[in-house]
Amino acid sequence: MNTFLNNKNKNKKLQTRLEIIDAAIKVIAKLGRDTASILEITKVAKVANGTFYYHFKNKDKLLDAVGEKIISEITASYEIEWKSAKEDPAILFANATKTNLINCSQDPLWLAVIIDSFHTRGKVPPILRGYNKSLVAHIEFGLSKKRYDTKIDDNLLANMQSINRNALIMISESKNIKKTIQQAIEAKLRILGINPKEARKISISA
Amino acid sequence: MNTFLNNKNKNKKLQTRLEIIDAAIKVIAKLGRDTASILEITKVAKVANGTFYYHFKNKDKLLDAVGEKIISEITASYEIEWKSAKEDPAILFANATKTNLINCSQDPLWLAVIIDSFHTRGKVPPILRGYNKSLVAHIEFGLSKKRYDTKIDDNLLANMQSINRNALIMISESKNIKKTIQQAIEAKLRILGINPKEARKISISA
DNA sequence: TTATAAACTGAGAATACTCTCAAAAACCAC
DNA sequence: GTGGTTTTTGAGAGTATTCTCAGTTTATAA
Repeated sequence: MNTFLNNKNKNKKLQTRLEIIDAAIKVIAKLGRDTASILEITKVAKVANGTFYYHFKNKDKLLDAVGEKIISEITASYEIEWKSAKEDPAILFANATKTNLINCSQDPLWLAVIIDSFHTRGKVPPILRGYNKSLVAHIEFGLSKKRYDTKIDDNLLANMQSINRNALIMISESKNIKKTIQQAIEAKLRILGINPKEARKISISA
Repeated sequence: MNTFLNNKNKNKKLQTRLEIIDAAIKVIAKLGRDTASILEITKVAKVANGTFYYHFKNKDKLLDAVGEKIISEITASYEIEWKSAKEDPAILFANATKTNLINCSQDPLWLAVIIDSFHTRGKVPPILRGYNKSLVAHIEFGLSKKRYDTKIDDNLLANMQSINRNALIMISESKNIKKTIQQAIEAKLRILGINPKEARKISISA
């Protein structure tokens, strides 16, 4: 009998897979995506080198899995607040930014991996894709209410992302988290075209 | 007789050194700092692998040399405009930003190396150090004239740098250079606390 | 022309990494 | 337990990279 779909088997396989992903997160947090080696990851995961290749075709596939794991944890709560569309878009965006940064900061390992994911040559890393989508939605909403003075383009999105990244780096260096988040919100709102004083007010009360 | 200080010899040595640095710039532009290998660099420079180690202790020293070469080319003209201290700091800063971005864009190879230099784990790469110093001077000048509404800290500097980096990436992808520079200036001024409309005006006329 | 020091060469030692594969172990239905 | 399937193992093939070093070439002072 083919036991391919057998539950216990499936769980065992899944278990090992998850152990490898967790080990990868640890190693990537320490060394970065590029320097992290399969050898080191399997050592941390306490499985044989060959086991890795039973679960993942190659390093790239592993990185995708790591990205998906982290993003699923982080974006979950990001969507919830998105319902109440009558509020001021700027305040909504400020809150979303705050929630997002706090979520990213929950686990120092995630934090390191997320920061690392910002360094890439060329293609957008999987971790950032979902974030970009919500970002565009937020800004479009604000534009539709004439609240911002800007246009959506790659440059704007890149700048928004960079502000996030810089805030995460500050947080990971255990600078004052609250103040860092406030500064990130203020910078984003200012770029969007909220006037400086108001941007500060909103960022402080977020 | 010791000919160590002999000029012709010195020139020959220097020549080879420069050839290696130029080759390194080509290879780094293509592959990035981490992936660029000594082997590939010496192949491009058309010297033996051992020659590299006659000139540089290791890869790190080469990277320093590359950074210094590029930064010296780029910051040279950056300082000149810095004399006329009676002007509006915002306009001065806008012009400096423009000059800087244009300088960085002169050679697509430099551009690639500079962009690459922004990705680092930990320490500030040599290429960016000089830039940071001028940046702080500009902002302090504006603050002293009550022109900006912000405080200087790591976060602010990082955000300024990121805006530059993002602009350089856009330029390297041969997006509209003029518009990209304008957007970078506008974003910087807005973050500094210039109100949105005025920031746009200054950025357009820069 | 010749002696000497500087500059260069490229083979190869040392290391590290990715990925394959045949064999072993673990698991499970019966 | 038995037999068949899934999962794990780790040795090792293949490749790449950094750096060393003994020997060769080149440049030049005398």
